[in-house]
Amino acid sequence: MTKQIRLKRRAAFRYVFRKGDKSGAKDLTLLSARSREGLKIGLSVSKRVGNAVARNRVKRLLREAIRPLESVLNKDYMYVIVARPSIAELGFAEVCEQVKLVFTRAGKLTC
RNA sequence: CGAGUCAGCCGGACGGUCGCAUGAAAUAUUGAGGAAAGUCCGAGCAUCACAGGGCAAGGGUGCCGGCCAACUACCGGUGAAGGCAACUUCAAGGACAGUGCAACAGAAAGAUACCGCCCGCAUGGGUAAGGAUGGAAAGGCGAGGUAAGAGCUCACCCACAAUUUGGCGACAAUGCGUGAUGUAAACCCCACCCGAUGCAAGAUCGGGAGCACGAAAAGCUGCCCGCAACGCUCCCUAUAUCGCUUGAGCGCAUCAGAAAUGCUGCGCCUAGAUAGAUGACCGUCGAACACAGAACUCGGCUUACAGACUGACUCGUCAU
RNA sequence: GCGGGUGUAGUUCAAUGGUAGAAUGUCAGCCUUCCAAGCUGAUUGCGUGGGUCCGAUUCCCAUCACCCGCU
Repeated sequence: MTKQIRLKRRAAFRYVFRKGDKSGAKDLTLLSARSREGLKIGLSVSKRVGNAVARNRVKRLLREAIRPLESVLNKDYMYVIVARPSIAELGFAEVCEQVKLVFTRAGKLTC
């Protein structure tokens, strides 16, 4: 996940939360909305997930899980992945599985 | 062998592939902690136009000496409390400067007399031994003494304490003498210290508004004094650049010191992100699984913590 | 990151260092053919750990949880 494709602005997050389409899995939710600037991905991990160490770990696992999917995602959308508290107990393989599942359900994989 | 006290130290290591930050770039370099945490203290730094003084209010500290940039921290000592001991803990000045409080109980809570005892016996006077309450009751206990009693006198003890001696000092020893409680983490008194706000400070760049030639406004807790210039003040967007990492820095050694700490020499450069960087997979080691993630930077304090290691000391039991 | 505040009954709030109280809730009884209302009684406690004090919800220190502001 390079800097160019990260979603940064608070306003952009607000837009996605308000307008985006939701699709869920057991431990995370995907929101997607049309983007004018190409592919953008943001992560949202609230304090309910755990302390700073746990939250950082969740964000790293999500980034690592998204990395191989970047080339096959639909480039016209902005995405926000919201983590639920239960995700903190999962390992890397399970996170990967859920991320793939949630993008498939949303129909945003191009191949 | 058992039970315990104190101190120190570590906080996975090595290798491979992919990925992230730094960087002009590279097959290169570096890349979270002992607590980065809590934000409880102390500083640097910055702004409040500049440099100050006095009074008030508010807050903090409070045995002594040392150490430090500074501190309420740290080191050593004194005293008190706890423990058989090693050792641990302590906001530890002042209660004849003043004011207050001491519920209930009890006659009475620093002021006296309910029951009682004695003289007298209508009134009155002298007492505080005994009684009951309470956390605390007029220093304790015994003897002498007396009308009954009383430190009234005496022996022993308790508290305060003149003087002398020792110590830089807190204080310790001595003990002429004295005998009206506790509470200052109640108000307070005394001594010393403290301007406010925090890097979201603030600077540069960009945009806008107001006042204006000698006055007003404003100028960072209140009051008084004092001080100045011509441009000043305010707002907004935004985080683009700076602040942003070489620092009261770290490691080793010598020396001084009882220690905290300091001097000198040599070596080292050791995160700097800005939606916020350390991860994934695999192999080896017996196992690595704790608490936990830098956000301007340091010195402390407090709290959390799997497991591993080292040293010193105390008590008990057994054997020699 | 910086600053500020609050913790008391199941709930909402009081209380000068001296037995923690009110409303409401819950339970039991009375009343009623039954329910509601009413009446009587009971029930449930100071976030946690230390210290000062004869005695602490109150004073002091530490800690935990929650809330608010700046962005």
